[in-house]
Amino acid sequence: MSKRTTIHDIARALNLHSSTVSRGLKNHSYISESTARLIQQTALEMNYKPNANASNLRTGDSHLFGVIVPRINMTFFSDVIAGIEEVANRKNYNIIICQSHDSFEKEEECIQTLINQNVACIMISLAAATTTDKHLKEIIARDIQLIQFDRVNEKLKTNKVVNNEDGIFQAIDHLLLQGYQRIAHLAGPQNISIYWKRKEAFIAALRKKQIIVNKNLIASDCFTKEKAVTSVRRLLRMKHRPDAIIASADFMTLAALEVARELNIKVPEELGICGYANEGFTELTTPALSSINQHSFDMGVAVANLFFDQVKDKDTKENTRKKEIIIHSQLITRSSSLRKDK
Amino acid sequence: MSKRTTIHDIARALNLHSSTVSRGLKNHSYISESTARLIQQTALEMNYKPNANASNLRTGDSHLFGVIVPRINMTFFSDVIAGIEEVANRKNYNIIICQSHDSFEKEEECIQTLINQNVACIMISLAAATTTDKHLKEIIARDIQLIQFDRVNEKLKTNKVVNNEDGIFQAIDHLLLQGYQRIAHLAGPQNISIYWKRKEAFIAALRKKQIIVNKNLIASDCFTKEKAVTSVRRLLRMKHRPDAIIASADFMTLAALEVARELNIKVPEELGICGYANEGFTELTTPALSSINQHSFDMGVAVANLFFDQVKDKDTKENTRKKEIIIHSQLITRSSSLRKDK
DNA sequence: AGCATTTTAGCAATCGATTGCTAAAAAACC
DNA sequence: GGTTTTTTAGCAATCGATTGCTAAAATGCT
Repeated sequence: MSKRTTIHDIARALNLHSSTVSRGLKNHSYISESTARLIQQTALEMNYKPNANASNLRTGDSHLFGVIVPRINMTFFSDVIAGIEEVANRKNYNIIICQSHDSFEKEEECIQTLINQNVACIMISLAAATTTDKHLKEIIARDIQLIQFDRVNEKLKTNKVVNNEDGIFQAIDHLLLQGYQRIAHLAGPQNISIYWKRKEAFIAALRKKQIIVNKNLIASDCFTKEKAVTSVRRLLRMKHRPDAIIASADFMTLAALEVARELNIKVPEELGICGYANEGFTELTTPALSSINQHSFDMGVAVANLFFDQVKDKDTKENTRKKEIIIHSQLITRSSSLRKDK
Repeated sequence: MSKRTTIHDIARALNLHSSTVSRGLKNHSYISESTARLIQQTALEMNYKPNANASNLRTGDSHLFGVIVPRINMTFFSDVIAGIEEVANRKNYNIIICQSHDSFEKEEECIQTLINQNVACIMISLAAATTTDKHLKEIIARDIQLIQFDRVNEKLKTNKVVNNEDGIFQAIDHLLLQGYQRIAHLAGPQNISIYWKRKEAFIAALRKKQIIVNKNLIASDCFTKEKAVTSVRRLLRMKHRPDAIIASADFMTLAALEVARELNIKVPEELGICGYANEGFTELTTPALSSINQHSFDMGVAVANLFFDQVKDKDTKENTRKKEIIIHSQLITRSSSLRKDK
């Protein structure tokens, strides 16, 4: 039906050549200002829209990013993507989003698709099931930019953007400052890198403060809220119970809050609580929950910027060194860890 | 650098013509089975990946969907998108995601971009600021499929997928059955269609039960949690206070829970609470919150399926009637509205 | 064997935008 | 006025895959 207007249509209408139109549309120096203006106005009138496919085919540049994440409907990832999109759109790039569903096979498929689409860059946060890097190496072999973020393959030399665990150190400092003395940790599944990293950071932070690490105060099996409840009950029923808890995910802090109420332990007076991720609900509970902000949106911004930096660098030097950008996490203090009497 | 393998490379390697390769790769009847096999194997060996741009340019079919939503990092939208992606990927389609940030201008830009990308279909949930439909009509004029979902322009004849307010009716039924008698409503900004629809549904549901609607029990200004807290305080301090609350968003129920605790009103014994959207945290609070599930993932699935249905229909009849699919919302009952003594 | 029919594969144009090169027109110079 | 220089615009090839048409090869038939 309504065939789209092409530069040839415009050329015909103005009795010019299509190459003139093409150049006129982008103010190329070959074309006089007057004809360029004429061309541009006619293009507008004829409702011309450039065909990205044709342009991409000719120039080899798709102005497309491929983003692969385990799941798009997880706050963290959709926030990162929102950040990427923000920067990309400003530079006239678009993003294609794929989900690996934490499966290696699906991740491979996503990569195939994105290669076919001729994306300029693949931005990926690895699936939980991914253990090899063959598929990632293929991206590099095809001369497509590769940026890993959050869940990265440490060994592979690529551009990376990762979180650090600063927030845990800040949380320990903060809790000690608030007068808490026995700090417990609710850890997540230890086969997922971010969770063991958080646990390691927790231990390191205590050591840094010369506090002896009590393994009994570390609960490593808080996969679900129910498990978290059980763990917290165990902790809070100890003869010498902890007076503060740092959780490795926000949902665990809800468990802590609940058990505290059940055992009639006052938060934050008798128990300080800090979570991780700064999910929306943390400021909606009573008391509001302290939590570690991962700056996920900023991570997305950093990922996209990294691409544009590298592209710029490429003009000057062919083999640019790969960068690793660290997004600092940060404790957001709310009532759950702020003692009234302090 | 590493130029990608094309069908011409394969043709050269096998001393065949590129057209033969092209046909061989898709088992076209012109090509004998044996050469087809040979071609396919060589393609594999040479690590051939079809160039989607070239293919799209020639065939005019991009196998791309454009999805426009106000914000990707809102649970509802990222869930819908996840649903779309699920179906799309199965059919070998990819999606490009754009955010309108609830701005009309940004929404127009998104549409321009997607038109340029030659997407097969634009799936859109309108920005709050959008009041005209000129930009939508342009999509149609360009013969691009248009599917509206959730926040739709009712007047425009397009394919649509929307939620209904069944859940509100169910909630009223459920609350009455549980013995609650004075039901209040926390309404959201009335300029956003989904909120006034929910309020209308609330009123309609009461009328259906022949209950006189008391305007004092409808709080229409719960934009933020703070506003919600204020409204709930007013409601619960009334001499003849409501014994149940249906909120039009889940964050409002947190406000209700909080005020109830503050005023020492027991939930669910003295106050029943139902929210809307079935956000993740609703099952994490104590008591767990009843909420209306919008089946957002299913909505995405329906949106994508609608495209494929229409495409199929198109083969048979040119002017297919536009469909409007309704996704039924459904109350999920949890402790906050289940009276122990019942 | 000789002719008709079916299979199989190649040719060349096409999709729309881009770009190196060339040619024509205009401006500048002596 | 004539020649050189600069502006301006057109020609044609190109990116890679697809496809209608044609030609050659293989097969079937009498």
